[in-house]
Amino acid sequence: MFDAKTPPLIPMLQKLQLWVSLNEIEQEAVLALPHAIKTVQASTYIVKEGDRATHCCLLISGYVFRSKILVDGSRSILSFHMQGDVVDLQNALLGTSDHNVQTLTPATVALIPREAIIALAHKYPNIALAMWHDTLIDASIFREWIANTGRRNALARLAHLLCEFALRSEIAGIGKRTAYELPMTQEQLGDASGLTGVHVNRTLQAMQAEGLIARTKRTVVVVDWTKLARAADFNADYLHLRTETNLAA
Amino acid sequence: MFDAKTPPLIPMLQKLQLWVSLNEIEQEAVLALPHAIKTVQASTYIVKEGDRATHCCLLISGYVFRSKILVDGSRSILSFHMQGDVVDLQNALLGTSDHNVQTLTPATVALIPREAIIALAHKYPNIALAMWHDTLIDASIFREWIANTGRRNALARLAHLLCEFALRSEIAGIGKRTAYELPMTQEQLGDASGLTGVHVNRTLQAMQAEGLIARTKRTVVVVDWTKLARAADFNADYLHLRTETNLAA
DNA sequence: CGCCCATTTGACAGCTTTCAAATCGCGTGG
DNA sequence: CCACGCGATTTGAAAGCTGTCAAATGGGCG
Repeated sequence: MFDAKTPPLIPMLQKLQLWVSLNEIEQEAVLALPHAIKTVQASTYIVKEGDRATHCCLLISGYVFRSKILVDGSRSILSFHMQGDVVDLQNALLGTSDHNVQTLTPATVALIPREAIIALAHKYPNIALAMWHDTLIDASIFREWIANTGRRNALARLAHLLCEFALRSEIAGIGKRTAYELPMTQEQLGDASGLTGVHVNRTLQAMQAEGLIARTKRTVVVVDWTKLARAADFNADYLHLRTETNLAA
Repeated sequence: MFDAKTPPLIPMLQKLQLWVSLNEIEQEAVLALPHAIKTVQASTYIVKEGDRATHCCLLISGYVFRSKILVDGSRSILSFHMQGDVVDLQNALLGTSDHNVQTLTPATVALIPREAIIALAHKYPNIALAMWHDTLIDASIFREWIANTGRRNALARLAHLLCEFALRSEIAGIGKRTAYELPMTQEQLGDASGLTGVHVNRTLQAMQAEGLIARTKRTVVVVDWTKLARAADFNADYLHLRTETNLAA
């Protein structure tokens, strides 16, 4: 649809059009957003808690996560992101970042100045709505995570995390829900589920013993999706996927 | 500024103007939103998970909370809301509600049709930004809650909840940070912090014994704010209050 | 081949949960 | 004005899930 050297912001445009259809002028406006492409290695910070918000970050390839560090030094992982996700779109409006954004793997990102996002939203209501929509789904996932860590046991928590990552990987086009890459360490899985790395290890083994999943390195194979989803109390509604996608558990 | 019988949506307007200043036309547009005032008793559902999203809810008086019920029957409380909060603004864009909204106390709400919100956002970019901003802060609070239940012990979790409620009550003008009404039961506090009601009870007593708080019925007196905030690892930044408010812990 | 980080494993401690039962608070009815 | 009833708060004792602390094993990379 767009010529030449495939503009880097295409993934962002695709993402936004999942929620709101944009006309040609709007599409071009999105692609014309000023941005800086950056390639960074694993474990590097893209944004730090307390930073003045200056830009949003479109993840072009690789994985990143958002986190908070507590006074006792423990870490809480708030979300994982993959190819095509617009991370920290909130930075466009909130003045200060309330959490870190860090790469999980080597990654390529496009950094978009906050002012450009605001100006775009101002000029094109449809685009504003689409971006707003995107952040609302973000929030929905946060809500599910609150319930996940607050009220589920270790096995269900991890199973839920695996189900979510499975579906999102499939949608992002980097895996199937029954076989995908899980790029984080067990300690990071623990930080994301309110568990310790040690217990994540034992629980993953239990899931394997129960025939829910199989693992090789950082690849997960879901042996029985229905069983896994049931163990996780997983219901994909909170991801607010379009109904056509039909990804119900 | 506006004449006569004080329009019911004034609290919403004030809320939005915390984030973005609106001109007179925009202000009037907000106040002119169609809405239905409803008074409901305690414990009644305003929105149920799975409901088709039809309206947003401005809380005029009373307290409400958002929750999810898991398959095993346990409940997770996702947020508490008080006077002036616009609850479930997300319903304007997301098609289906992914959680319940329920009153904690008798309450008066103004229900605003989703289409009206969208139309307003379409017509007035500034208002759209303000509403977007509001939901972003919502999301920021969710993130803090993930860290809270995921990585803090019982005492810190509750202390954190108390600090947040204290500040928000103060801002809403219904209490002081050192003395305010905490309208929920201990079981509900547990559902909001990933604990059981029984343990909430013991922990609250411990906080009292340590001279952090004092309680009479549902009223909390913060004996030593600094100590409480420290015990909670509380940093108000995530509430994204305007700096003038100067509410740092 | 050696180093370093991630994964495993074991034993034990500990924070929270469970399950009851006892109290308390308070609005209702006699 | 006092008794009754029901939900919320307290309290106890015991079980259990998850955390802690080390140490061993494994795998990838220079």
